[in-house]
Amino acid sequence: MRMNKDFFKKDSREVAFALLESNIVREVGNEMFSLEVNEVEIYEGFKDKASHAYKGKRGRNKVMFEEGGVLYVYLVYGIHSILNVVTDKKDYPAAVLIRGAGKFSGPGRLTKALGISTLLNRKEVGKESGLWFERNRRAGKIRMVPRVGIHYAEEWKEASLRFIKE
DNA sequence: AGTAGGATCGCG
DNA sequence: GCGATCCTACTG
Repeated sequence: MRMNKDFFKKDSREVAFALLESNIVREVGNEMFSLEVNEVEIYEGFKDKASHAYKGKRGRNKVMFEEGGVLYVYLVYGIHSILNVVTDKKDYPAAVLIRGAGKFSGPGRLTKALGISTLLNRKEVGKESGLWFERNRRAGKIRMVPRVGIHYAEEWKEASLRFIKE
């Protein structure tokens, strides 16, 4: 079943697990993709040095402070669009990064395959944006390991906030 | 206006 | 393990 915007107004861990029990569905033009989400990462709160929100609300990270259920899509390395779903309540910065789905591994390759760009930034999950999630199975076993590409994050490098479906 | 650095990728 | 790559956000 499709998860509506309200579903995401809760703790990011809960959302992360739910996403691993879901398909990401992308509808663009007359094309439709539905892929099993198999890898996510959490960026949450004011203390997480890996999070864009660590230094406070500004610039691109504004979206992370919105109420759960909107998309946070930004560009890294000038090339790759990275897809996150904002979670939790208003004014509390939190998001789940979608790293892999179906056969696509790596957040940049996934967004490329699904035609996801920064145009989707701040849009709500749902039919209208052409991007939503459908919970359709039990997650099974999940491995929790440190996140990727955050060498600058000091002690937060070690936090097991990357969830991989086995 | 200039610049440093990056929630990656792909090749070794 | 490391270099390419180029946009963005921050600085001055």
